[in-house]
Amino acid sequence: MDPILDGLNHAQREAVTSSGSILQVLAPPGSGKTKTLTARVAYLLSHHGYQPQDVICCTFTIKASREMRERLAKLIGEKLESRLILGTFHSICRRYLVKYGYLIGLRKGFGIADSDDTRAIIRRTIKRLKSSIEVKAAQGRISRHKAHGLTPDAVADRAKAEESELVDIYREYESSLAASNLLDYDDLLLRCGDLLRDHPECVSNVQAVLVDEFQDTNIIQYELMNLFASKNRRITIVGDPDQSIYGFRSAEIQNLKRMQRLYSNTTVVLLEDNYRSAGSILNAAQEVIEQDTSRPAKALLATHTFGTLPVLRRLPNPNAEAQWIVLEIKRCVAMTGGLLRMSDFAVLLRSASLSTQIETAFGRSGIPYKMVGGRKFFDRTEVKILLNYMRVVSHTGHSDALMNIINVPPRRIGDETIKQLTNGAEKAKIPLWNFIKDVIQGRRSTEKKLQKAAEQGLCVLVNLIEASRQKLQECEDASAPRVLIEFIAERLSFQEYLIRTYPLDEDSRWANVKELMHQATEVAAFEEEGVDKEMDLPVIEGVEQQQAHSGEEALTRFLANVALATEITTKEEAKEGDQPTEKVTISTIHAAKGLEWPVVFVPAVYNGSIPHSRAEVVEEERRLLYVAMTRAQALLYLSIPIRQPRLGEGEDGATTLTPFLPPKLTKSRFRATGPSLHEKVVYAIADILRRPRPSLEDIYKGLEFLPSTLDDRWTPEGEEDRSKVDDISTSHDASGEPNPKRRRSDMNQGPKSTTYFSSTGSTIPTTVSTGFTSARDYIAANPELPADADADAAGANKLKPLSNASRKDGLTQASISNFFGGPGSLQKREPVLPSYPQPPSRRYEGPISQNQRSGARSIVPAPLSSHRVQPRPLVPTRPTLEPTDSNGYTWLAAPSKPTLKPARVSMTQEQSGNNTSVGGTAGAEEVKPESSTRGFQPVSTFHSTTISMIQQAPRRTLGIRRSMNGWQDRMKRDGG
DNA sequence: GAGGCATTTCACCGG
DNA sequence: GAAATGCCTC
Repeated sequence: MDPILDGLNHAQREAVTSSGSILQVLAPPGSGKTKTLTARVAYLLSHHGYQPQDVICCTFTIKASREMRERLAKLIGEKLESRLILGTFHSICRRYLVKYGYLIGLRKGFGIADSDDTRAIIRRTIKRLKSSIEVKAAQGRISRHKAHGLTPDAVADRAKAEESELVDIYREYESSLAASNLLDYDDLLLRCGDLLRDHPECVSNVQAVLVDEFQDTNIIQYELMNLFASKNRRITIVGDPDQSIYGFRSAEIQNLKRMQRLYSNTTVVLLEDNYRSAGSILNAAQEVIEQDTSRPAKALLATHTFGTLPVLRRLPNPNAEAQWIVLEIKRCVAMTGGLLRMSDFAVLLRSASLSTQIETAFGRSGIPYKMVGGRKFFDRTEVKILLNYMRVVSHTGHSDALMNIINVPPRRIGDETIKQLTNGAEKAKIPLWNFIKDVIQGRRSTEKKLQKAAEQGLCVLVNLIEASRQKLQECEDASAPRVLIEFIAERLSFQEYLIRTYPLDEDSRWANVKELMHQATEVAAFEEEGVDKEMDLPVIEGVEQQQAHSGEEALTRFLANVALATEITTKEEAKEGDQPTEKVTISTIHAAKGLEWPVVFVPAVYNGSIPHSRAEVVEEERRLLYVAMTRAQALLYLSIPIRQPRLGEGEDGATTLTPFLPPKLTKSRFRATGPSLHEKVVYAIADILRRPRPSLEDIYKGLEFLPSTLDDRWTPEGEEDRSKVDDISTSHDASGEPNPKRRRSDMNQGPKSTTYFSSTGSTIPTTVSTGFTSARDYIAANPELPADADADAAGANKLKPLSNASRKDGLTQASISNFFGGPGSLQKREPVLPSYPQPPSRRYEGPISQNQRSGARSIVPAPLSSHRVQPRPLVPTRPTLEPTDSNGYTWLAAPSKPTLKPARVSMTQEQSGNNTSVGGTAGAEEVKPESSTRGFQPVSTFHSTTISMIQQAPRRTLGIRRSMNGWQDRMKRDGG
């Protein structure tokens, strides 16, 4: 059979092979949309005989186009693939404008104004016009007008007086762009539309047009699609109106209908099978989206098993929410026996700003993560500086870029000087750059004489730029971008500048610069490979293309790609030493579109966050939630802090659940706490992910680090027993967070055990560092590692064994196995594991879990609070290995006995938490576990050590939080 | 004293 | 990270 159709289901094949010339493929999440579109491209080439250069394929992001290229290279070979006209609308338009822009009077060498430039220009005009409109608002409105093809005059005609202010700004903005020969994002599309309308011959070769993510196109893009296809009218679009989340960028869902109206011969194919998510997740997501009654009903059929119900978790506050995510990730990793790794988790946020608490919690507990959709690589200051230099070199008319670097690094050119220069340039009606040059070369002068120092600084700048331009002229190939970056960085002594300016993270900043160079190099390599200039447009007879100096062209192309980059090119990977990136992803929901993860967390599902308080269209917010939920393959967690100090609605910051999750839905489709991860659940996860089921042995191995096998640190209602400590919530931030959990007051009140990372400890790094990461990974991969300092740092939740006197430091591997009876005992234990029927009571056993939160905060009983104790290893008390239970469970850890004296125990904790110096003796440890089972919950079973149990006992009796906090604070201050 | 530099403060959808 | 304020140099 045709290899192109391999692995496609019936509906997908129908779409791929459809003979309809106008085809709409409606593809819900996880239905194989990209696969289908890719196959369609391949099919058109091979079965219809189209030449690749006659096929235009538009994607929404650069990443999507890259992925598509990769897939196509496999299907049809790189040779054909490289000749396709494939890219984002913006990049395709840019290509056409570079080649044919002269036909509509576009000046050669135009630059692209990115949104920072745009904002800067608008800010300036607003200031000049003394308008009261907010910069961002003006930017958005202007862009919206442009996206609808409305010129300032058109807006003026139809708008009332109150718009006149905006119209003025809009006008000025447009002339500023024109003066600098810049096009903003909207212009790229608009001008290309103008071009193709006036000169359709430019696309007369086009046989077929394909558009991905069609629901995100705006009117102009829709028109462009039609213009591209004007000759032969063969269009395939793929999209899903339910995933339209770019209305704020003027995306128009109605384009689907509009297209059907325009082309009466439109064929519509529905893909309904979902290959991504568990049935339970789809059901929940489906119910969310179906609340929108205006939307045409569409099926979403699960191909996977039902799986376990998604979770809707209530937590006391955002901090606890972040800690809970940490705990759940650890629990999932531990209880699935290697099935899930860090890279299988994603935290999807409505707003990037919600990430801070989560990042802090991750950092503190050693969970490696990468941020996506936050600050983009190209937006980092140090990168931006170099890019702006290059933009000036490439296009001296780029006054905004010039303004950004005119005094960076500082060269004594201050506000006053800049004012003189910009005013002068404006009066002379010449670009800022030319004016500056004239001034320092004595051909012109400013109204007020410039300071000597400033003048000298300008000289230096002009010389640098001129030298760079010279360099560029000499460089006639694709290496130009890299050559320039190196040249400029060198001449600026950029590294020294970074060291001076950012002493704290100079190395990571310099690493970003290296990464930028690396990317420039890659672009060069990429372009040289396809000697044929894959990016070039096909030559059309009778229409002349403009040619440019190839070094310049390489540079402008590089800069354009940067400007148009919508996604984050992952950074930091450049650093060596980074291990295979096993990281949790933190992303905005918007940036997560099209992606999937085995486990997805969606925090902050409260009113005001989703729907966002400033959202204009509620339906879009609902779709956003739908998109987030449908990213999950096997496990989906939604959560809400019941209080959110600043943003909550109530006076005490109480939040209300998003209206998209009405009670009826949450009751039937969600559970209130994380699922118990017994083997059936684990196997279902494995099956959904199409991964091998882990062995019980593997599952078992992970448990040893686990504080609790259940999501039970907070009550399902999201409460923590705060009665005794009211400052808990505020105490965690900087220090460690862990507030001691005092959850059920009857139980664990004591210190947690802790230890591990350190917030305070001097020996352990406090900040997130690769050390953490690596240790953590190591542990994750090697649960049996000795618990040494690294392990602690990594946040493993293991208790340190209290020591017998001989062992000072933690368990060794041997000791762990001994502890559990050695490897040989494994078999015996197996049955024990995740056992199901859940043990009757599951209380949070606390101590260990505390660790995660913070080691630092150990609680010391008041009497001891004045002195610090050195950490001692806990001596593992002997656990009972034999199954003690009638149901066949073996408790790995003995339940704690009340025997212990609280004071001692807590001392232990403290020690471990603080790493301070005195040696204590481990005395308490003598407790005997055997008696353990009674009275304790099975949960504890999974605790790795008996110790935890021991500690438990004390907790109950401790009620001194306040003093402890005081102590902690002091610790923080002194030692931090 | 003007202008430049350093420090502090506030706020922040989304691409 | 940008605006606002205060300190230092020419």
